[in-house]
Amino acid sequence: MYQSPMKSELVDCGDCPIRHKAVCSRCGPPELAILENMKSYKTYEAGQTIVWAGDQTQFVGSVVTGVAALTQTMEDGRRQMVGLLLPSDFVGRPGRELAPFDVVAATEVTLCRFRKAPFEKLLAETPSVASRLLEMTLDELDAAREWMLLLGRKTAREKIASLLAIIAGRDSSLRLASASGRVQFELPLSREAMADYLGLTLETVSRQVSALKRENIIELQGKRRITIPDFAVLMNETGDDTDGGMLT
Amino acid sequence: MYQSPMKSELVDCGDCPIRHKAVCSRCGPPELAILENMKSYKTYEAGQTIVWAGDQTQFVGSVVTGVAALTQTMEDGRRQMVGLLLPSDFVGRPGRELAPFDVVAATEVTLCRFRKAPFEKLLAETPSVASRLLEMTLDELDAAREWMLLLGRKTAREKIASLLAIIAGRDSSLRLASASGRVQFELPLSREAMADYLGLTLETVSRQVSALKRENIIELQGKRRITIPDFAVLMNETGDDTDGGMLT
DNA sequence: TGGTCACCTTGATCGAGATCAAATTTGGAC
DNA sequence: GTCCAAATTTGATCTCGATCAAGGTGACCA
Repeated sequence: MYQSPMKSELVDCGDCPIRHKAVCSRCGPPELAILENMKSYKTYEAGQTIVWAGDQTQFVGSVVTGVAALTQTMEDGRRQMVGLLLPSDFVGRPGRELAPFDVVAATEVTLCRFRKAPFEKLLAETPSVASRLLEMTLDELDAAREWMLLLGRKTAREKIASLLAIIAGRDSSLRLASASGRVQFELPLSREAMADYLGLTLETVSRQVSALKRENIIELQGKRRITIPDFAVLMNETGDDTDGGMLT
Repeated sequence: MYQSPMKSELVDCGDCPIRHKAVCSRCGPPELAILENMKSYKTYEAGQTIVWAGDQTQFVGSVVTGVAALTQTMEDGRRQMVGLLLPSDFVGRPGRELAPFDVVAATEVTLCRFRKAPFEKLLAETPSVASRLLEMTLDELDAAREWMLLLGRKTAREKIASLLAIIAGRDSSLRLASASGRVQFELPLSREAMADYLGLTLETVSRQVSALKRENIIELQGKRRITIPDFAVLMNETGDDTDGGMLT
């Protein structure tokens, strides 16, 4: 499963709570100081829609805390999550008039926001910001394409294992025993949200989670807290290459 | 289904056969003239792998003629196409060491290529190129996310109809009766390639194509030449919003 | 301390698409 | 033309995940 190489490059901005990958006005080049004045924080409650697909885009920004989801819905109600936004992920579309997808808060979410127009001006004038944002977008594209393999070709069990492996790998609260060994984390998604992400029904998600539990590949404390006794064993269930991908 | 807004912005470069969206050295800003010296064309035959996943990336470039596919393969042979590259599409990853996916020629393909290092240098120094490439990448990302909805939630029939609608819409040979009315084009993909793109088996693809033919939604001349008597009727089968997406 | 509501689990059955197995078509090669 | 291998179509059957339908669980509150 795809692991963003960006993760190790995150910069903590001290009293700026957000670790912007591209737009931090404290740790970036001096041009970015102008962003400091137009920065604003906003918190959304779980379940709230932050942006509606088709809306005029008002702002760009980053997730500070919480988890948000990019989703699409068909007229008859079928829904597909097309992206998961974790802290430090970028939200918005410089250069686009209309938002292409819904952005929904999966948990309580705090965003650090910038008005779009001045941000775009900065982008046009500052190559370092543009190339940083390009790099981030390429990462997102790679992640989306990994997800296409999951949606198109993996079994329900492989989908669940892959999702758990990704969340475990990205959750900042554990950064410890990452490669293998015992890992514990809080699921930020309901069974229904997991189903929407994986292209399954919530019943199938529940059944497969139960099956992994029964086989001691995962342990549950309550519904949402998950312990993985051996990360390598979980990885075996994802269908992904277990080696680094290089066939030497 | 997602329609790239770039299409209308394509620039024809006269005796330069490629309509680079971002990197044309004839129609771009003067800095790009340096690219002219390192441009090289190469043709690949149908079925040939242009880039192997995991390879060192040697070049970036654009598709001049033909159709190429980005694909991923699991150890047990399950395959998923994650992108379709048509003429004028960009190939490669500035800023990446290793190619993330295989690039395979679906038909005979001609690429216009640039060595990666000088291209990256140009990218860092030329904001207009970086922002153009960012815009293109955002389009690809939107297209990938549309495709995630297709893979996760659409029926086999909707998948086939969507693919035909996209190819019809992107194929440069028809740019005529686009919105509705009669449309005709050559399928650049085998049934197996279609299956790999749609997350289906080739038998299911064949059956659904036959069904659409039986219901006079499409007509076949041979296996690959397709006529759509009424594009709007085909769109009805895709599951997508038939209106422009704006609910006024 | 019991009620309620949202979320989750489990069971029974169904069906779309996969799989296995032949035909049939076709586009070249000669 | 005629032959052949590859691509495609079609048929029969099976299976995984969807669907329909109850129950269980726990957090919150009166």
